[in-house]
Amino acid sequence: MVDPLTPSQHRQDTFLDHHTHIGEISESHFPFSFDPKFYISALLSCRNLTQIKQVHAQATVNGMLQNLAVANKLLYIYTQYKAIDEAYIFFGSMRERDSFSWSVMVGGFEKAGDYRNCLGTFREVIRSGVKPDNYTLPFAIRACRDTIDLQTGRVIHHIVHKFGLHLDQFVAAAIVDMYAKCGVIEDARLLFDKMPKRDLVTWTVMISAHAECGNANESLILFDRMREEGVVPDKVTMVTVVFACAKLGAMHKAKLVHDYISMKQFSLDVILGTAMIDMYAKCGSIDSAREIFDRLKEKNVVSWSAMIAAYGYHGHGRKALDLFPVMLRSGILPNQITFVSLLYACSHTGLIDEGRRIFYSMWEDYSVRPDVKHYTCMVDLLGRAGKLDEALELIDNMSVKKDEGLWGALLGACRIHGHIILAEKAAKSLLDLQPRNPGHYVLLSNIYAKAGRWEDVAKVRELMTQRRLKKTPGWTWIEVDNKTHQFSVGDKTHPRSKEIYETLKILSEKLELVGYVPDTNFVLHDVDEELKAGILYTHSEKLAIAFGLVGTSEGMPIRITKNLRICGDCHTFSKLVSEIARREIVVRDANRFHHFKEGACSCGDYW
DNA sequence: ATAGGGTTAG
Repeated sequence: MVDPLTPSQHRQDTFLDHHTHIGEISESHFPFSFDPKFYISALLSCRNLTQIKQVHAQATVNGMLQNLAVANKLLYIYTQYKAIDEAYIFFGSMRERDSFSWSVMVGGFEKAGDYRNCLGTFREVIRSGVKPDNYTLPFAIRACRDTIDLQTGRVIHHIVHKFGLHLDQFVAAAIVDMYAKCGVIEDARLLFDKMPKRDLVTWTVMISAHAECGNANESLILFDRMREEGVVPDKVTMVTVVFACAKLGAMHKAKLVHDYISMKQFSLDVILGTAMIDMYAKCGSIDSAREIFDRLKEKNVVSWSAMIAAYGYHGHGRKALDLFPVMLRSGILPNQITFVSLLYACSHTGLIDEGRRIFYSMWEDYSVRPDVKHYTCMVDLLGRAGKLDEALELIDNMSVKKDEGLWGALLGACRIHGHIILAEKAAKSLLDLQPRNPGHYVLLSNIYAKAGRWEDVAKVRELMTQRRLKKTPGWTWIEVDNKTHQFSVGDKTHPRSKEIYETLKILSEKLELVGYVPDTNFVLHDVDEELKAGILYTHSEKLAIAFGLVGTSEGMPIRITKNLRICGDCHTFSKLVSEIARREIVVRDANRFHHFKEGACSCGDYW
């Protein structure tokens, strides 16, 4: 509502004091100025909502709101201050509206997060026959992005064509972004490729989208192409490129990007710095991550959580937990993600009592409500420790919705401890939730296999065949001399395949001498039966380690990136190799790292 | 007169 100030009150109010400089310009008119410029300047110099309302009242009294320029400015200022109710009431009272007024109103709703009304107002624009302009469109498109409303997004894209509107950089970038965030990256890319030229924001949107959907390689290719076309990246672009490197887990690329950032002298703000912490950690170097962390002048809850998580997934649980009180002392409050990171750190290192304590204190002491992710960490923590009953009790008593991650954690624990009955319960829930995920079938069949229940193994495999599900083979990457090499189970495509298998053979012989017995339970049924006999000793990560021994320079750690869970056999294998070859081996297994050094693993073999 | 893209878990 408009502030019910009387004119007489108004004239003596702060408004006068704050705008004496304006008064000087048009002194003779004040306070009954009829110069629109006067009111526009007054609106621009408002510093809070009260002042805006005062100018509003003044303009009303002097009849200046009939002037569209003044009215539009007032509307705009209201939306700038997110006073969306005031804006809308005023908008409703306007006798005359042009496309500017409509744009501002649509944009105001979007800025305030009122997407319903944003799109509602946009529909009114269309219905009232006003041609939506290139200012209105991006707002409406962003509302679709933010609500992941692909259907409406497509309709608006269509409208652009139907009205024969010019697809300028702003509109096109908004549509590309909308498609990408709605998960149809192909459509985003199609439009992106059709654009005659793309500005920095459009490039950034596309780079970020590819990394987000798991094609980080393409992100880096686009980054190069962007620069070839003469577009100069800014800090936001660099954040998305750093994000892509983190996804890729490629240390070589990470260093190149870091060098580029230093060369171009981008300052490390919280966001870029935090992205770099994450990048180094996910590329296997926890030390470089910490270095960046220490250099950051400003740290927010995201930076702290990223560092805590990094220690956690590198198997340094204690360091992760020690960081928490330091964070609190610096005045940062933890959020849900901080607690996921802390609990995850506990589960990777086997800190059971600490985990329990944190889990119960998060709500009690920090008013952060545990969600399914926190329960999942606890199930993982308790389950790995063999406390399957306690894990199940937690699941049975929880009030938040159970998801596949939760059952997956329980199933994983059952696999380690050979708990068939519970495994079946977990697997059933999983298959109910995701009947088309082949991974669940493989896990269940592995559990049956370990228990020697071959007829059940056959049944699960039969079910997979029936449902036409195929396990996609896992890949392992290793960086050697700044090049990435890729291996799959039983792989023979690598040019140095012969050397690799020879090294593997020598290694196996040496390992057998120190008592290594390959554990074949873990490898069953990951690939077709006919391959089974041949793959027992040739997991993708074993191939990568062997290649690391053949290819890397002496003394360098062997860094390996996997996209699946490292199996028990490969874990044992890596430990022993690190001892007999006297080389550090870093393995990224899905989302945790194992540092093997002198026959031991950073996770303390609690995994 | 008006406009955009970025960080942590799983």
